[in-house]
Amino acid sequence: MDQVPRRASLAHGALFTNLDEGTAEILLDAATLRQFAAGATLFHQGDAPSQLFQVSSGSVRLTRVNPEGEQTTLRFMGAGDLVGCVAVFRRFPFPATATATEPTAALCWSAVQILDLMRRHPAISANALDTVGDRAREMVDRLAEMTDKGTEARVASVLLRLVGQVGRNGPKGVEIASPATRKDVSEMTGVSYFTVSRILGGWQRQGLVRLGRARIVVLDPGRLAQIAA
Amino acid sequence: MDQVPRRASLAHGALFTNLDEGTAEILLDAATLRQFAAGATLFHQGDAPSQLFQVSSGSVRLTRVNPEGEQTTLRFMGAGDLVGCVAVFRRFPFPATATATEPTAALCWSAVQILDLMRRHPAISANALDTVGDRAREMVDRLAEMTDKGTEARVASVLLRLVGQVGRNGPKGVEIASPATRKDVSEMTGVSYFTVSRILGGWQRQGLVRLGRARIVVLDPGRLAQIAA
DNA sequence: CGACTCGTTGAGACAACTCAATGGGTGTGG
DNA sequence: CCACACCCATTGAGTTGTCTCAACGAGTCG
Repeated sequence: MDQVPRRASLAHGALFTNLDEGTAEILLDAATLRQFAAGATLFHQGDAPSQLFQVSSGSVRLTRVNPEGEQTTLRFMGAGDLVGCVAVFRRFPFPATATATEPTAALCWSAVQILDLMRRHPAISANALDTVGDRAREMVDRLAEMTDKGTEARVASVLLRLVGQVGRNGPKGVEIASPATRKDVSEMTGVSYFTVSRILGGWQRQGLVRLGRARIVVLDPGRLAQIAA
Repeated sequence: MDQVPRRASLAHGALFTNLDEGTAEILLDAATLRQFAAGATLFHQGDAPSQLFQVSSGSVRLTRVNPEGEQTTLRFMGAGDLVGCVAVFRRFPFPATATATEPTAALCWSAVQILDLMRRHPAISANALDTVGDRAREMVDRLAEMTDKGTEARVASVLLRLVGQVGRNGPKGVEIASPATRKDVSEMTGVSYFTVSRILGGWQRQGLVRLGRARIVVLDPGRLAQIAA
């Protein structure tokens, strides 16, 4: 409802966990709150990592272009997530492009600024390490999934992960908030577009999900988890 | 040649990069050098992360058991690599089991010790962050590979990665030092055992690799890189 | 009312998987 | 030192799940 959110409501998310008030204050003062329209890009794959973002509201899609020029969706990020953290902390070019999928607000630090703050405040460093560690772990899990699960199980896993990352509770189930097309799911699972469509169609007939245009509502997470296993 | 390597030769690898001498000294003093026989395990999947390892010599295989009980190889680690870093820094159970594939020596810190050192020495923290960041990045790359490359390309990529991680220069090519079986390659690529055997057989006929029992020598990395692309 | 994007469905092809049988190394124990 | 068991690898034949290609349907936007 507030167009300009109150300060206090911003001092949450990955970088702020377990900070004492003073440090949180300093961190927040250094940040700029930027607004992005749906479709606006936060940064491009290959860019030098000049800024770090933490999503306050809305959601962001991370995509990557392979050498053959095909685009693939890596993941979505929602409120509290750090976008571009690995690249900024490691001073590597961004390995992906970040795009807002809906009107999105993000706290924003310049790379030099955040690196400096980290040097001065070990607690911030610790949060950074935790976040990057989480990301590494998620990727290991996803990698393992790719090799030892079948297509249906992978689609189920991705749906559940999306629910966790950008899910929004609705009357009868959890809706995936970001406009997630079949193509996105296809790219995140390594399953072809058409097969995803068929699998989701089947699940809708069984009442596990409800489908719409660029819209997926998960009705029965339990059953999905079973399929994912 | 030295059975007991000299101190100086140990103060290298992931955690020691860019440390001033004093800090390196402290870090090294806190470490224990442990020897592992081929087949010995450094830690088990699911264990509490009580120790951090940095490989000094030899090599280590990281494997993971999925819910169905099948074992899959995640990756190999060679000299200078930090084993178990994500788990230790994040205080998560180890997500994989680490086994020495040949006689291996590793520097070894207790979790509380290394976390304490990191708190006291930001430079060590920074190295930790860099290492975890690298790992995250590698995983993202591998994930992308899985979704947008075909089987041959994936096998080629994994071979090249193995060369980089545990390769050893020989007279006519680079040998993959760890006993890497077809099964290992199969699990790292998500390609069936038999298909891997056929692909490698084909490459041997073309002179790209030379094969032996649990042994792969890469003769023509350039051509492999081409196939991987 | 087009033009566009997103989604569904069907039919056919083919690459990779499964299953089964065989062949060599390696190491161990009598 | 031989014989046996075990592990790793190869190869063939048959099957199938997934991809490809093509056509159509439906919602959305200007």
